[in-house]
Amino acid sequence: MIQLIRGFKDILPAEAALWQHIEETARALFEDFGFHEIRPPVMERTELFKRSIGEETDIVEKEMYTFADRDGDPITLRPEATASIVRSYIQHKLYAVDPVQKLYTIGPMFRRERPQKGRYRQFYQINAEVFGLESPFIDAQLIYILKVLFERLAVNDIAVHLNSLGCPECRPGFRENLTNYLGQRMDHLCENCQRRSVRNPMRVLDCKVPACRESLADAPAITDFLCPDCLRHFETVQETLSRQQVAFEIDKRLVRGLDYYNRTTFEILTGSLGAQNAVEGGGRYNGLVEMLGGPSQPGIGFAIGFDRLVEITALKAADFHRTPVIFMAAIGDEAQSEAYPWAAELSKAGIRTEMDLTGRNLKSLMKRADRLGARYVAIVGENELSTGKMVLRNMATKEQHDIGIDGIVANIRTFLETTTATKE
RNA sequence: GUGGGUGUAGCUCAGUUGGCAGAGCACUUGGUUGUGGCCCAAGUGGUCGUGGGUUCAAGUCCCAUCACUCACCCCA
Repeated sequence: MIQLIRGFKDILPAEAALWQHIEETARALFEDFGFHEIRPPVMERTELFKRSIGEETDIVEKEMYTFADRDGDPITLRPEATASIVRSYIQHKLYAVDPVQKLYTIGPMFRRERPQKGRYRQFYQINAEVFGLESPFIDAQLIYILKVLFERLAVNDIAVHLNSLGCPECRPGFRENLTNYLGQRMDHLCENCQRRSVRNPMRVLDCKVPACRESLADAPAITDFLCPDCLRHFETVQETLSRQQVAFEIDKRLVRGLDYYNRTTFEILTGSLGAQNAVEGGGRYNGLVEMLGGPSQPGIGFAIGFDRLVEITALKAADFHRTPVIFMAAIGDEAQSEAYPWAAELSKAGIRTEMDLTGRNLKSLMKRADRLGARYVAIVGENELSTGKMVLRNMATKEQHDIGIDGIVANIRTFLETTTATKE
């Protein structure tokens, strides 16, 4: 038996129906807000991720699936989607047609981390990216979309965390202040934070070690250092969210793991996923398009962890399992032969039909129809073939009706329409 | 990369001081002519994760290894 690769998994039919529903819900919502789908490839030149995500990040340093292509070019399975979408925006000059692009994509990402609850090496994300808009309203709108999506998917126990990371104007001042502050308390920090204090001081803020959190309780907040433009932007985002009744909390410890973020940053946290409590993360990345060789256009986006979403939705996979409307129970070789095309025609006509082709007795067929949850069983045997009428049994009420075999699709459709009409 | 926990039938799990591999569910068949669910009966199904070792004898004890899982790190 060949095992599947560690951290990878199959999404089996029982669960796939729920995945489809979530995907369809997200697509419909995005389209209603004027977003359009883009589907970048899952592999890119390694250079793209090094430049966008940052060479010094854990993702690039030790988590990417990178290997040499046959011709020796280093290529990488995408660890996230934003870089590819930005590349596509630049490469196809989408900005020339319209600098404002509202895009979404749904698909697999790859990171070679140690698997645990809510974290896999191939995992799925729902991504949304907006280019060309500086307005704080679009920041608020992305969060509003998330709120609506999570409502529609019956996701409870979540909290929207919001912060601003400032911009190249105001962040250096904060960084300096924070570095000084950390320098004074180096002895109270955990080993990791001591290392981070030098390399990436902002990450110290979201350390989970209780002792660190305690000794950093009065750490400087970036929001006290924002330049007038960043402050006004941040305040407008908050005001807009409040006007739209979106609950959120300012989280001055909220920072991003990827280098390209600035200004608005947000995360949706859940209480039901153990340590992997982030079900969504996003924010603004105004310098990224230019950094990757494109025009100076702002950007903002988010990524939802699909696998985590599936785990926390109150929706049940079983409710999305589709059951047959008609189960074709044909008894004997002759009836099987006659009924097979009928079943196919019914399916083609959009009436969900299942037929047992193993040639068993009626009792077994009935049992199987019951297990599949069929609404009606169409019984065809010698009697029916000779009279030209099949028996249609309602599995819930046990009522049986004769249906003419001649013009069967139309007959069944008429029958279904009249019976459901009388019920309503 | 580092720790802890768990590996026995398709699923959930028992398995005593080491002594014939088990249950429930599921599946197949039957309970008299062509009618499902409930009930009853029988049956199919196992390299006890894998490889060594100890022993007359190992699911059980020892060593190694792999997988799963939770957590650290990091992140969605």
